[in-house]
Amino acid sequence: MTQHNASDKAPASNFIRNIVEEDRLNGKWQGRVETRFPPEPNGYLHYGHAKSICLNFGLAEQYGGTCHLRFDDTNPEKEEQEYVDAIIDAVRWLGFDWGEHLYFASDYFDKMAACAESLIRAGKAYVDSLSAEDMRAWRGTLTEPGKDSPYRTRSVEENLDLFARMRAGEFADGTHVLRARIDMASPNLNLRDPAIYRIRKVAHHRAGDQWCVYPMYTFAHPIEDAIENITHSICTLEFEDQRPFYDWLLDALAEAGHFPRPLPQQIEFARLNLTYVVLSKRKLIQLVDEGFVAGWDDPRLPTLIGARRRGYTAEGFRRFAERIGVSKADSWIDISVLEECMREHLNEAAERRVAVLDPLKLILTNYPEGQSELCQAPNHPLKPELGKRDMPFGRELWIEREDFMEEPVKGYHRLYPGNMARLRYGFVVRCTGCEKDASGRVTAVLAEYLPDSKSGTPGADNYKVKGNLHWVSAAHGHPAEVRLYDRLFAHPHPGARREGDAEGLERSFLDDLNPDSVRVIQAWLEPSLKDAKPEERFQFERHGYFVADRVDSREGAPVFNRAVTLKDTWKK
RNA sequence: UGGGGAGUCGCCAAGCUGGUCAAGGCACCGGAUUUUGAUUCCGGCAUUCGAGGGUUCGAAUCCUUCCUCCCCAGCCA
Repeated sequence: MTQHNASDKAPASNFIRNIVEEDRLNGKWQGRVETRFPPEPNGYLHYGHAKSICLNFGLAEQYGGTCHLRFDDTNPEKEEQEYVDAIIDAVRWLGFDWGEHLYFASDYFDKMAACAESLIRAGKAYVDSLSAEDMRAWRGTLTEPGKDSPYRTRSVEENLDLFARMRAGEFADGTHVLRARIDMASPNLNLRDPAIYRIRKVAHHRAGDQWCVYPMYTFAHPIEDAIENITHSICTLEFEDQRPFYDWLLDALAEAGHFPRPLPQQIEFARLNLTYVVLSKRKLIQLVDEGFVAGWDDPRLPTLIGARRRGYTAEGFRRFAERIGVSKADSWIDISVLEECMREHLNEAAERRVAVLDPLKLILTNYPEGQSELCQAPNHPLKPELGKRDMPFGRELWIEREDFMEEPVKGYHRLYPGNMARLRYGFVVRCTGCEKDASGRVTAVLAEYLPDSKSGTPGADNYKVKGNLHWVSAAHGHPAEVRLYDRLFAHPHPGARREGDAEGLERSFLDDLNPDSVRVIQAWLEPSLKDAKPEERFQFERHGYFVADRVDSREGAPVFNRAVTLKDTWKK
């Protein structure tokens, strides 16, 4: 165990781990731990899913169990193969493996229908012929009980016949629905005879035209868990009210001999809330469809595919999940926690390189024209075994515009007339002045280099300087496009009411879009960066972590995306 | 106003079968190292656990009243 790697530490306790450990202690399920990540293939995975994925796969990993990747594809109107593929890629990218446990709810449709019939036979389900509108009216309200549907007393035979004909396609969409028969007066609305099968004459992305009826999530999910022998079925808090039905259903089915006990157990945790982003499917779709971002993989979007393109790492997400913990309290995690996790991992994983993002010419007036030499720079200060690379040095260099001030502010120790600073891995230079254009803008900085100060030579330490600047040789640098990404929203709670807002004022999350969420610039890269491969990540020294874009980079012409900046405690 | 959840340091979050129990992480503030104003290192950081009352020798942990926030009335998941 090292102190530097959060992922190496013993996992902290949380209420779910406690439940699992107690179950193992008591020998429930013979100590087996089997979880599942059950996305609906109707959209792209986002940061919130990462928490759930890490939780479910992490639990299985920790306790020697397995975690299934299961597609909850019970609504053919919204689901597509495209999403299935994208989700598989995303979970795999996060570093998890489900072995042969890739499942689809749609593969269980026969079994589900059999369960439904069994419920009908037991008098625990009936076909209702109320319209959707009437059903709503008869359901009652939060404070008033509902009323029994006039169809609630149909005989088992009639129900069986009707359900068979629903399956056979004899009825139009919406004309009948199969409901569980529980209690129309229950204070828990989910127990007021919930619908479990509806007629939808729509082709399914996997099952094709085989079915005219499709099971509802509430009915399908417990059965999926039971079929797969899931032990701990972990979901988010909004399903808490559903748990009594989950248990009712599985108990009824176990009674009828469909499943052995002990049955799977549903456990709910608080979903992830993150500042400065939106995670609702509806809002993400709007951002994409209305062109506020360039697509589902836009690096500014909180999708996993976007994070990947941005240069975030799977390890960073895993550290994040461990760091924020799991509980049932609604909480808001500041986006900076995620960013810090990425920094931490990237600091360990990324090799260092040099890039000048806002170039200003530096001319070393005493360095011979046409001459050049090589300087050596370590690829990773924490990992000497990664070796060094050469960087050509010359009379004219690119430095950052902010590394020169004609009239320095207090505490500034970079370049200003009369001051000395080190060109990192190169020489110490003394600033002698600058050149300006007619408007007064600085066009070049002038300096003299100290020939005996070269890094790595015996004289290098003779000069004590505080400033340490990065640079790229003007004669050798490689020009490239670099995208500087920032937060998509400028407000921690996009669209939320602000203090002082007028009574009826409605805000939209779109109003809080950060106008500077991306800046595309032309930068000068050190020569070795020219050959960067797509998805290769680097720290551009003194700037942050960057990745060669996996979509737009070309052989010999990488395009870089900024994942996250370095911390900057220098306050101007 | 029915039901189900939740309230512990700026942000997360252990602890909740009562007795070094106010862990840990992040942030923050010092200080040390440093050819990234980065990293790393060392130190500091809740007499208090939403509020009040009670039980007890002793309560964040038990009882009680109250307050605040979240979820539920899809033939969505």
